[in-house]
Amino acid sequence: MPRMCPVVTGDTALARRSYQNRTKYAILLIVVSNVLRYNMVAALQISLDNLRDIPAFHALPDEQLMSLAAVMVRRQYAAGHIIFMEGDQAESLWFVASGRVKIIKQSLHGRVQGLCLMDRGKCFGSCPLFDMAKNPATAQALNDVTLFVLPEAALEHMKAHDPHLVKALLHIYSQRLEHLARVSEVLGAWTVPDRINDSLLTYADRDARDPVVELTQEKLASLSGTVREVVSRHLRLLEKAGIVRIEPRRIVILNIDALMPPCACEDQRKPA
Amino acid sequence: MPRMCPVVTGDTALARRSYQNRTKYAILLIVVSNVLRYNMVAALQISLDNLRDIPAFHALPDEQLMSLAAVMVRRQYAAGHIIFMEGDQAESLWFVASGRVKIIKQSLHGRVQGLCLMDRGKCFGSCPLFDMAKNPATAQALNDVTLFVLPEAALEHMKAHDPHLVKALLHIYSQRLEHLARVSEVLGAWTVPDRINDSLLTYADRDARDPVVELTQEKLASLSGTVREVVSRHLRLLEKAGIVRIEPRRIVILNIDALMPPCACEDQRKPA
DNA sequence: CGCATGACGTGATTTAAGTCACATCGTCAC
DNA sequence: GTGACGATGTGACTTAAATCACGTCATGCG
Repeated sequence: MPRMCPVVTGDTALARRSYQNRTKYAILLIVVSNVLRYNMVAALQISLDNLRDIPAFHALPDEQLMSLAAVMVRRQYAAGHIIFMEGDQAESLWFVASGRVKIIKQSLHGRVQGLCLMDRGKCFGSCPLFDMAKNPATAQALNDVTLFVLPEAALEHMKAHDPHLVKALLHIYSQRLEHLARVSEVLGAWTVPDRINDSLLTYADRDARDPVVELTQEKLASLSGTVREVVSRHLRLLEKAGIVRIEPRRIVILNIDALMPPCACEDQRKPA
Repeated sequence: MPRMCPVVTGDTALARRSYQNRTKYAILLIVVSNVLRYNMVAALQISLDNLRDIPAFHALPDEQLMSLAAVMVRRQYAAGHIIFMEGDQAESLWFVASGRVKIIKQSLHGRVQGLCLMDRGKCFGSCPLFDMAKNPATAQALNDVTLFVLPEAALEHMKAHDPHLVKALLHIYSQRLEHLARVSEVLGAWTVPDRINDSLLTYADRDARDPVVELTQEKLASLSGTVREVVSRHLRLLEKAGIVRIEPRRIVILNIDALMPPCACEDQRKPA
C-alpha cells in the first residue's frame, strides 16, 4: 500500500532503520509527544509592550491591556514539542510571541499534513472562542517558541464584557477559514510543483529584499502535501533556473515573480 | 501539462466535442453562470414554521422568530445556478430550506474542488458574520433549491442585540473550520479510493436503512478531488464486493461498515 | 577524534491515478 | 421514432509523483 510517510519530526534515523515499521514508530512518537507537551520551561508575567506587539491587541487602551496581562500566561516550548493535540479538550487561546508554531493534521498512518504556520503575532487555538469542544488539529513548536496563553475562563469573561475585542479575534478566524478553503483547493487541484511554489511564497519572510523561507525541506514537504525527495528535486530545478538559492535549512528566493501561482498567468502550457 | 478537468457542471457535451479546449469553455461557463445567478424565481414571505426547521433557530422564542421572519427573504434557484461566487462581495447569510447547495473552489484552469454540500437546515455564507470582505468560495445550487436569506444589515443589527443567536451561529462555523481542516488532511494524505469512500459516507442520506448518496459520479468526483472515470471504476469494484449498488444518479450503500475510513482499522495492509 | 544524527541529493523503480477515446444506455422533446 | 444530450462504463496509454536505497555533508558531543 502506498503513501506512507514522514513521521512527526526528525525521522531520519527512524527512516534509516526501517520503512516497514513506520506506523508503529509514528504511534510511539505521538505518545511520547503527549508527555513532552507538559514540559514547558517557564511561566512568567507579561508586560503591556509584549501585548501591544500582537496585532489583535494593538489598538487597545492601556486599561484593557492591563486586565489582559493579569490573566494571560507566558509559556515557552522547545522545538518539536507538541503544544496541543487534535482531539484534545480545547483549553485556551494562544498567541505567538516569538518563534513559529506549526498546525498539522496527522492521519494515523503516520502521514502528516501541514495546514499552516503561525509566526510572531498570530493567534491560534480557535476552539474556545467558538464553543468548540475539541481541537480540530495539532499544534507543534517548529522552533523554540514563546507563547502567551489566554485561558478559557478569561476568554469566557471577555466574550461577555468586551465584544469589540471578540470581534477582532473573529476577524482573524475569518482569515483562517479562507486559508483553509484555499489549502483544500490547492491540494485538490494543483500539481505538486505548483504547491511547493505556493508554500514558498506563503511562508517566505518578506522583510528582506531577498525573501527567505526558514524551513527544512522535510517540513516544506509536509506543508505542500508531498515528500522530501520531491521537494529536493524541485528546488534543485528552481535553483538551476536561478529562481532560488538553496542553503541548509533555508531557501532564499531570488526571483519571487517566477514562483507566482499558475492562476495569474492564464496559461503556462505551450500556446501553440 | 496534466490535471485539467471537469467543468462547472454538465460538461458531457463539451467533453464530447473537444478536450483540448476545455479551459476556454470553463471560462465561458463561469461568465454565463454569473448572469444566471440573478435568475431567482421568487421572493416570498417566510413562516415561523419554516424558520423552526432550521436547527440554529429551533429553540428561539416566537417573538425573535417573528423579527427574523420580517427581515429574511425566501429565494429559489434552479439546479446549477451560481448563488454567489468566490471573491464576490459578501452580502448575507444563507439557510437551506430545501434542496442542496454545493460549496466549491474553482481554480482558473477549470478544475473544480468541492469543499462540502449543504442540505436542509444548514447555513452558509460565513462572511458577514466575521466581517469578511469577500466570499472565500463559490456556492452553487446542486438541484432546485429554496434558500432563506438573512441580509447583512439585519445581521449587523443582530450582532449588537442578540448575542445568544450569534453564539449559535458561531458554533456552526466552528464545525465548518473543523470540516475544512479535515478536508485538507484527507486530500493531502489519503489515497483516492479512501477519499471516495469518505465522500460516500459524508454525503449519504442515512435516514433509510440503506443509506443513499444522491449524486452523479461527476459531482462525487469533484467532492473527492478526483475525476469521473476513477470514481466510476472504484464504484464498480465496490459493487462487485457487494458494498454498494449503483443506480443512475445515485449510489445505494449496502454495507456501510466496509466504507469506514482507514484510520479506524489500524492497518489494512497485509499483517504479515 | 570518531561516531551518531539530522539534513539534503539523486538514480532506479513502481504505481496510483489522470487522460483519451469511444461505447452504451436512458429519457426527454419535438 | 429519432436525435440530442447527459450519465455512465471501460480499455489503452501516459505520467506525475511516491518509494526505495544509497551517498554526501555538516554539526554536535562524549
